[in-house]
Amino acid sequence: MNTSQENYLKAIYSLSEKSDSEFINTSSIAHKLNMKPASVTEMLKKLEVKKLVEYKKYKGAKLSEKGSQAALNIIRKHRLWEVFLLKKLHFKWDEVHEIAEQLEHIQSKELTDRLDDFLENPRFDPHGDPIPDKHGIITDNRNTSLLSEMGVKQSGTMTGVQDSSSIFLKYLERINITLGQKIEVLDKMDFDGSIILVAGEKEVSISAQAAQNIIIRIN
Amino acid sequence: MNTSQENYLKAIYSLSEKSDSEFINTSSIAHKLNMKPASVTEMLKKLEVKKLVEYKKYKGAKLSEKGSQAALNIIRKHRLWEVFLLKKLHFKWDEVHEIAEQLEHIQSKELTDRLDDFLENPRFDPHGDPIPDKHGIITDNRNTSLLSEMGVKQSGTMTGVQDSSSIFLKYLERINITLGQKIEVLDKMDFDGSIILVAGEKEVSISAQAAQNIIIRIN
DNA sequence: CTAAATGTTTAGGTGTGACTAAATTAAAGC
DNA sequence: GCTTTAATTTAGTCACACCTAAACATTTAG
Ligand SMILES: [Mn+2]
Ligand SMILES: [Mn+2]
Ligand SMILES: [Mn+2]
Ligand SMILES: [Mn+2]
Repeated sequence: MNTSQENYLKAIYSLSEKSDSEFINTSSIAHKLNMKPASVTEMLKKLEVKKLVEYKKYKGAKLSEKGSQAALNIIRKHRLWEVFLLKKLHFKWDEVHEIAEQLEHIQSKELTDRLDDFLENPRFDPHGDPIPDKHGIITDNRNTSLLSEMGVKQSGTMTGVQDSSSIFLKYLERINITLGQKIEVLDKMDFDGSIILVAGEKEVSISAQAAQNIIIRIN
Repeated sequence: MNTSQENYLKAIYSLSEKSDSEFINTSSIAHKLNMKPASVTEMLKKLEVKKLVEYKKYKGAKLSEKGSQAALNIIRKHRLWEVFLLKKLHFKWDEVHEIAEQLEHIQSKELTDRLDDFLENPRFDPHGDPIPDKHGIITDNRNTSLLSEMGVKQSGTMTGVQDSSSIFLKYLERINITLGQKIEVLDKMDFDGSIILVAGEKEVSISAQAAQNIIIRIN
């Protein structure tokens, strides 16, 4: 398997997490990977031959067990490298994702497992996402919710984001909403769905769109 | 530039170090990269267009200044990652080269420079090769020689190898000739060019072929 | 229930980096 | 110097991962 195919598996995995339907359609994969649907169709057939996905014409694809394991392995590497970049090389949390996109494709099981030990087996990456163990198992038993789903007067701790883009992470940092920040929802505006909350001491207003990308562990 | 082209530049650089002629011929590059001469010719033309090499028909190629800098940058990354794998992840010295072949192609100047600092700016890799600094400058002012070039009664310290293959490194370890080992040449056999030396306490005999791949810092 | 709109696949094409076989050039031997 | 041998380049293919445009299937709306 090569970088391109690995990126497809990862894309399908991540779309499956959010989607409620079994099969992921061609155009959503294409959109995620900045490619054209026609290219995706071709690749899905190749991945089917390799028994990494099940592909149904006009319905899309779903990962096989083998495909899931492969995807989890890439995600594991991605997140471990992100921890390395942040903790050991002191990159900022909005800088690590891009470099990890490259490092996740390095092929060496031994390297991954030793890196895991070197980092003292971290359970979450710098954006709050859980890191699969060497068997591809994710143990994430935290009671989390999207900020957009929280009710007034509910409080919790910021533990993750749905969007790891640098532009979003920089915005969060600017308004003082970083990993580990305690927050409490003060008000939800019917007008535009924006949310007013306290982050630390300060009161901030957040758009509905932003709130859909912030993960909170409920107290 | 991609992995393939980077490997060409690295190959040409390393062949230039040993060769006395300016231009490196097609077949030696092909041999080094396990490819056919015809493929090399094609690639040399592409690298010429990118001003990374100067290519003369039937003579071969030589790196331009731009090409040299690119090659040195890849070598820098390769050797830094090797140090990382050995010192931080505790790989053995014969295991690091293969993984570094992959890691050397990660594109991020920031990453390379931070890795350099994290490792406390090492000057040599696990096989004794010098590591170029961030400007591509190699400062290797050690008085070294190939073991095969040494005379009887000369002594020194093992500081490097010419051949980083796992099979050769394992052999060296078996006969107790590792980095930092003090040695003294006892005898050179006219019969087959083999060399008899003391490594630590023990007396060992080494073939001419092996001796050509062992670098010694002269006392 | 049918027609239009939307999503998906197929067909055909491109750039890249490899290959083999044939043609060409350079080097070596006499 | 000429001829044989060896190295190199050229010509023609192939696999891969992408693309566009056209054909086709499914979904949605009237
Ligand atoms: Mn990431
Ligand atoms: Mn990737
Ligand atoms: Mn190496
Ligand atoms: Mn390489």
